[in-house]
Amino acid sequence: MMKQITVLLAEDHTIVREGFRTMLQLEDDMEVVGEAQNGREAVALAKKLRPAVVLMDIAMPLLNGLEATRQVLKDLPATKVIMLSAHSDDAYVQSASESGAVGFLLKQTSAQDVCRAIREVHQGKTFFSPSISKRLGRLHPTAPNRAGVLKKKAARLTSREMEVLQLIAEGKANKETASELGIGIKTVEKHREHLMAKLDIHDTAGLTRYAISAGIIESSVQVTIV
Amino acid sequence: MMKQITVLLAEDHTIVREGFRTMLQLEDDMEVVGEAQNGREAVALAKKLRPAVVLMDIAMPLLNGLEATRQVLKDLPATKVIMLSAHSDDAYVQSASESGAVGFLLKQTSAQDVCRAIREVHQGKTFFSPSISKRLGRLHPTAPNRAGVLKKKAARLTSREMEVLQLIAEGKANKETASELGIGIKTVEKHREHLMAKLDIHDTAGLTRYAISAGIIESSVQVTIV
DNA sequence: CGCGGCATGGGAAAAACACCCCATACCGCA
DNA sequence: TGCGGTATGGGGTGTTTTTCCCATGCCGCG
Repeated sequence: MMKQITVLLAEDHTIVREGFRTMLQLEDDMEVVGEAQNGREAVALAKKLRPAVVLMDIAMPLLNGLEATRQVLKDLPATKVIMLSAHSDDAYVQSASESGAVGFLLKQTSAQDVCRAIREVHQGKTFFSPSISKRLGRLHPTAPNRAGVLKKKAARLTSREMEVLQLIAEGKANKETASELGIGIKTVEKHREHLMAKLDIHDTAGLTRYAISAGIIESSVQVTIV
Repeated sequence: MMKQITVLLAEDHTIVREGFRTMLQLEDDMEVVGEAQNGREAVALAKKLRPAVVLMDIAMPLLNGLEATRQVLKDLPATKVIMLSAHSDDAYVQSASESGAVGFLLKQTSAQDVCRAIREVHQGKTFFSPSISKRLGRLHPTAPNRAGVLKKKAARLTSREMEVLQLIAEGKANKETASELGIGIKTVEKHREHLMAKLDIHDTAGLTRYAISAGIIESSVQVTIV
């Protein structure tokens, strides 16, 4: 019998996640061992299940895919994380790479590519969506591009602050954030204070706009509403 | 043999679309007869294939799902369109309904609900994601009406409320907003109350995200997010 | 003409937040 | 080995927000 590649799915849209699972079940060399609906659950399940590969959506509630990847790899550095995104922004690819992801797939790619990506990263290779790896070449020469600029400000934030920022921008009250993270309210308030001081933004609306423009969360899909 | 419900998939993310197809293929009373990667293709394929049901993503390149729905129904008014969206803003639901869609599914819903929705609308009923119909109230769960079904909690804001919303999203405190508009603080608070009630959003961060996604303000340097 | 929606206000209480003070503990790095 | 950064907490005080109650005046529409 062929050795199974254990896979953890981390994707907040249930329909999409179920589609993934259904498709991957058709492959006989891989097995979906768990599913997470948000970043925090992804980290918890990864530590518990120790999958070989994690398919990680970049935009998830509670904890985004980048931060979740960092936290997973901190404990389980052998885990292969493939980042999923609807967008191919250089900034995203760059950030994904820096967070330790060894693959980056656009949602425009096919199921076949997903399976290929899983097998490749499982063998220690990297895998990027064709359209991305094409651009990646001219990215690497230490280009201080927009990604670098965005990162510079964002990089000042500790990962904990990043988490709190995301939850604030998602509309969570400090009390909710505290119970979500399993810490005290006063600590959340402290992180909030630091965020405001570091970013020099002193209102919730501003923090939310910052989180959106920094790509930590998405506002909504932009549609022409008639 | 059971009569097949012909389905057209309109969704730009290939992975997601393939997931849908794989899942729907497991159901023996429905058949995917076509797939579109963007709004224009959706309109063209609908006219050519005349499916009973169209699963239409609201956010697609070239032509968004709302406009595509209008164009399809203009030629083929018997077609049942189910709108798919990652977000449940009242404005989206409203717009979807006005465009003629008879179903609205969040991507957070399960595959089971997708199949249910397809069967329901095929029988002339309407189908909304549980969380949405919960908000809209229990007016006519099976209303066949096609035009302006959901007049009720229309998230229609008065111009004054729009002004206040903008200032909130810009980070103004109520006191600032009041002096800005030359009115009392209590009045600003009142508008804020109305906004929260109408939009069913109960935190500043949420109002800010709504303002951004509705195009009322911009999030400084908006990167991508198409 | 009345009725409903809109805009304008007041009052009050509870909750949340902002901004200060403080402390302990861990960890990496010079 | 100590210093700085990070994460975690507690206290206190004042401001702000949220959510109720209430009222008045205007305007359009049936």
